[in-house]
Amino acid sequence: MGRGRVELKRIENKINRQVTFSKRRSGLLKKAREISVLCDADVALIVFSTKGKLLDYSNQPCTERILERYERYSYAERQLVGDDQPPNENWVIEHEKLKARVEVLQRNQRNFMGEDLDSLNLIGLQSLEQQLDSALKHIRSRKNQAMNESIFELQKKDRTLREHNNLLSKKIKEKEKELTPQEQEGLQNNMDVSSVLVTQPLESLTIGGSPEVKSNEETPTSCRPKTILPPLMPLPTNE
Amino acid sequence: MGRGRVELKRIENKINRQVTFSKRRSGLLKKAREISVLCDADVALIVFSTKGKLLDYSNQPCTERILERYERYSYAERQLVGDDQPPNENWVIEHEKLKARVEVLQRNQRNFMGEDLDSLNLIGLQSLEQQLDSALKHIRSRKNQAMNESIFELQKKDRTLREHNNLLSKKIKEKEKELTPQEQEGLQNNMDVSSVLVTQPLESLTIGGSPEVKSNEETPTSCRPKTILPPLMPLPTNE
DNA sequence: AGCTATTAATAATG
DNA sequence: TCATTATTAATAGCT
Repeated sequence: MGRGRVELKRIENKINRQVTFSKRRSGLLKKAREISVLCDADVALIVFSTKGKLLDYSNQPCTERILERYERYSYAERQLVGDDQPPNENWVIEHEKLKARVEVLQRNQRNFMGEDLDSLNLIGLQSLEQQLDSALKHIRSRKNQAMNESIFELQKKDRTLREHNNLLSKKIKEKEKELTPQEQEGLQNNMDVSSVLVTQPLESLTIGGSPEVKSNEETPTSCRPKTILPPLMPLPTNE
Repeated sequence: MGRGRVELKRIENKINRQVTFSKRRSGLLKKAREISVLCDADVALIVFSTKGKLLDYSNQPCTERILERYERYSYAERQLVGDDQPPNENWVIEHEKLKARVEVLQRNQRNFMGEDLDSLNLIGLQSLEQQLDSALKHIRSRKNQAMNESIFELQKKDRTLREHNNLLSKKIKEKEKELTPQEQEGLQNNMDVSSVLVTQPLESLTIGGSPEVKSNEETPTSCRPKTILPPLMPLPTNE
């Protein structure tokens, strides 16, 4: 996929080799990222250039976590090699693999919550910072979208209610003409009440007029996580 | 490179995801092989699918040596895991519990990375935002601390080198007085070179001078605390 | 699995 | 190193 085909053999020209290495390395990295995102897979990639320079990538905060999981995995596999195990022995191995995975996920989660940061070095910290920063952008964007949707829905509901209200008012006025003065007084009171109930929510629906929404968006949190929900619990989901 | 563009987002359809994973995995593997052959590089690639299946590739013993090192590291831990077998009728149940746990942790992790946000309602989004915001503060604070430590160390080293440099300069000047003009020229050149070598690192030490660490291309990631240079350093190669 | 219409990667070049 | 472009390679959507 360039001008002319390329043979699968070491590029002898040193400059060319270096250039190709650089290009293909970034290509490989991109592919690794893509498969990890698209297919929800954990990937670790380690590349040493001829000169010994190192590039590594992992979708996890920490490449070594994946390596560790790899170690556990291959250890478990090795148990199988040699004597063929009865089916239920596989369960033990599968169980070990799962446990390794849980541990990795747990430590990641702690890091994602800003805990246990001493286990990361500078590079790890920077990588984590970038991931969270980008995540936060997505989340805020999604949150704003959700809020706008909800506001729109409420406004629609409000409009419907007001129309209904108007309809009822008209009917009442029509009735008024047929009533005695005593009866009119009683009905007038009822109308006042219903009118208040329906119109009151309207004021808080104006976009940008509500101080609550605005303050939530612009002032994220104080230093303490003032959590609405218990931090370690699964986040609330849509049904 | 297929019919229609594809966006970088987890493929929700399970079957599609599996198929894409399989295809891209082999593609990635091929690319890894190619760069290792064409550019004479050492490559290790580890891929876990969502289901926990493992694919790994490595072209050189050098890389495997690194992984072996990790194996030794977690050897003790694994031994402990090996022989604790409680009343083992509960295995199936325990296994299911673990699987459920993995699923929860995985979904959390995706959310922490800003993915799969449609599964959260407004309250969940707000809670997540607050958690990440607070986590990011901790991480940045820790990162800055780590950076300052590293800068301090480098400055100290720099100071030592400069002192040494001065000492050498003095010695050279003393020698100069005893030398003929021809010999002086040669020494003057040497001094220039050493001076450059020692002062150059200083420029990159200025605090706050570079706004972004732009690319990880040349910088490895690892978990070791307080290590600026990674434990995954290339072993001496045979060249 | 296997097949194409497409997009993506990249070798050569400036 | 960076940008452009002519080609080949990878692969998404089908069957």
